[in-house]
Amino acid sequence: MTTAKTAAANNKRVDILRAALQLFSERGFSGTTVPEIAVQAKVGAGTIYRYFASKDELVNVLFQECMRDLAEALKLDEGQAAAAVRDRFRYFVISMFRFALQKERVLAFIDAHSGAEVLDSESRRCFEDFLDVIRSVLDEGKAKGEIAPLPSDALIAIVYGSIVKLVHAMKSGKVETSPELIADAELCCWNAIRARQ
Amino acid sequence: MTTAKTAAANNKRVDILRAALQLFSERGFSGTTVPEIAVQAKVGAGTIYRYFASKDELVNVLFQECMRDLAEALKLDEGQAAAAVRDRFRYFVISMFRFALQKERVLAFIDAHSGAEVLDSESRRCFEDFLDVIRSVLDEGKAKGEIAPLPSDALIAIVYGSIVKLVHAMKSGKVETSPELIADAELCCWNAIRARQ
Amino acid sequence: MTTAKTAAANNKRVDILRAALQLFSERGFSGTTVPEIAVQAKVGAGTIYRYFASKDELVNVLFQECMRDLAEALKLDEGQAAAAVRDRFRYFVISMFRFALQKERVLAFIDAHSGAEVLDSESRRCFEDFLDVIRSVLDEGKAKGEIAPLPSDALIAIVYGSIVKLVHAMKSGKVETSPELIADAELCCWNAIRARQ
Amino acid sequence: MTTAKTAAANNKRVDILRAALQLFSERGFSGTTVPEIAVQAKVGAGTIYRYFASKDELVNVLFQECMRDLAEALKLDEGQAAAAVRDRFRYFVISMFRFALQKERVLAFIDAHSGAEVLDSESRRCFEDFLDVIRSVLDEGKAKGEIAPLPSDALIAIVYGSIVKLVHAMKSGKVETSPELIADAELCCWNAIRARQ
DNA sequence: CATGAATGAGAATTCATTCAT
DNA sequence: GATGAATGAATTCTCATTCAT
Repeated sequence: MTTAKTAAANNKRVDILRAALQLFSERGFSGTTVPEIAVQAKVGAGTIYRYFASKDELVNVLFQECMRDLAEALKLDEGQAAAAVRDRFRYFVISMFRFALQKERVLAFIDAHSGAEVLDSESRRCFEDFLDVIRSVLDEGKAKGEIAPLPSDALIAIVYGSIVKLVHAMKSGKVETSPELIADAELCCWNAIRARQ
Repeated sequence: MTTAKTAAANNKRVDILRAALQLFSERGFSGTTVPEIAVQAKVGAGTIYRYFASKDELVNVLFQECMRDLAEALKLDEGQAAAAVRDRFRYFVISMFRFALQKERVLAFIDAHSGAEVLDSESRRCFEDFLDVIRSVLDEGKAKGEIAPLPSDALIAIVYGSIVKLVHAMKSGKVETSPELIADAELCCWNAIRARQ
Repeated sequence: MTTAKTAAANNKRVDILRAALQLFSERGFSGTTVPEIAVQAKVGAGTIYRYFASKDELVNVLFQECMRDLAEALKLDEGQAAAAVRDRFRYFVISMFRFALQKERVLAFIDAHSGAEVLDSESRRCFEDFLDVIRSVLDEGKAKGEIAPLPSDALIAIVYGSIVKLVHAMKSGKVETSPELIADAELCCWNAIRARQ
Repeated sequence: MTTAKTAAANNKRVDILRAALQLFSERGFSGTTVPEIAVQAKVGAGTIYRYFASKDELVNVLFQECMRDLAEALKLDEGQAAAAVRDRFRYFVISMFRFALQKERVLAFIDAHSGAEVLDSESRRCFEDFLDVIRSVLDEGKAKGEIAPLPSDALIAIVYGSIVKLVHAMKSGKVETSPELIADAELCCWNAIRARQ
């Protein structure tokens, strides 16, 4: 009974988060109203406030859950952690694509809100942690001379920017979503940043 | 006299557009209020409505002016139009960087609003025209075997995404803004999409 | 429960309509602000928009409800429908007076807004239907030679104008409101339009 | 020169009053904006404030000028002042019609604004003076037994209401504007209030 | 004098949040 | 717990009035 109840309650929470994710990713935080989220989630407007103290808290919780999911998707197992830079980079990029294509709208939401003023310090930290994961691969690659000696943040911008826009193009149907294209895209990213000669 | 008057009137209009550009690029269209724009532009709130029928019209006029500026910055002269793909690509990317770094916030504004629902069909067309410019270079490069045979929209995503995020990183001070870095970044973009042996 | 809820909801709706009726009849549509209506109705300003999409819709709904009430008050029962023209005219005029004096401000509101630009086609039709009711009595009276052979719209103007201004004088206390005066006034209206010799 | 100037100035003043009369009579005081009056009068918005201290003053000046015109139109010459009640009543009603039909919109404006809150005491007095003129005829008629012994304000309402609505019907084209109809309508008014046997 | 651009107080409307049911 | 009607502060937009030209 308690379990069922909790499950039911969690369902509402999940419904709300899912609805917020869709609407925030489509219209942005400020462009989305709480009643719209309620309608999309098929709950009463007041119910949202049983799970989240405010619209601001909702977006922060959502952002952090999204970042947690993303971090999970990028987590290396023991073997991978010891792999070559090229392999770890490939794993990272491919994982990003898989994650973004599987989890509808998550990357679009993250990207559109990662610089938003509503984000609290915890949310910002989550995003920075994510960047740090990329940075660590790139830094090692630079140290080993496999990656071009540009500032890490520039390399991140190139790779992350490419992935975000590519996923957007795939989602919107402008380019097809195929494993081949993902593989090709990953190679593009690698070629962009690999050391020359 | 007429000239002075016109100049004064244009000044207010320009002040409003400049203020809107700054705030929209920082907080987004929905996250910016008309009084905020008025304060930033140092005009009365009502004055904005003497120049623009509504907040929606303001953002569309701004978007179209930004796209016009960008198109102007990317325009090729006679010699360039006949140049090699590699040179035209370089010209395009470098021009984008120069434009984005010189015109404060324009690219951030364009990127953040290019998919927004407030945009009218004319604004959308302006953005598509811009993409077409890139597409034409890439298509020629693909035809000549100099650029990887991926879908043009995928190539656009990679190049455009890299530039947008790089400019953002430069603007925010995360990476330094130097001609060398721009040249390096351009090479990254080219390496990303060039045909592989 | 549902009944209670509905009743409560209807109460707010009725409160708003009543407040709007009073203020519109006193100050006119344009001379009345929505917050004023809210204060008068003892509801929050936003509540009005839960029941009516806009101030325009509010005035149209109110107008149509008033016209419906008036039409109801003028409805003839079977016996009356077959009565002599003189009797039906008397019934019509007396009913108008009773209605106007009982339903505070309804006639003043209708009269002041029947030509207003805010009225939609449905509202205009309601008013025309009302005039048609009068017209039908007058036309029959003219056909039978009991009423002066003037254009029906002229006769309507005389009778309707007299009633409207008389009711206004009664409401404002300039003339007493007594059954005798109403009977006298009805006779005046009849004498105004009856066929001469 | 001074004369010409004054004439020109008066022209603007007259243009403004004429424009205000038209718009106020069509849309009401609150439903008309000062810029609209300026456009209609073909003057700058600021010019209105050279002739009238405020929108309120404008409507009061206009109302008083209209009442003055109306009083002028109803003024009796020596012979008429001594005429029989029936003749004076006829003169009054016919004069009202002639005035209203000649001076576009004046009666509609007066009627729609005679109870308005914007009117100052002077304007109200003008309107009361006008009613007093009618009242004096009616009172004499009642004293002589030629007019029904109803309260004067009731008789005024009947006659004034009929005239206002008839003029409106004529202006809107619902009934033709002919001397015969005016004569008939005058007879209706008289029959409405004459003493019964 | 005449103008109309500029203004900000105020109007219509929206929406995050509360709370009685 | 869940709801959605109710709210009023905040938002978009209007307009009477001013004032530099």
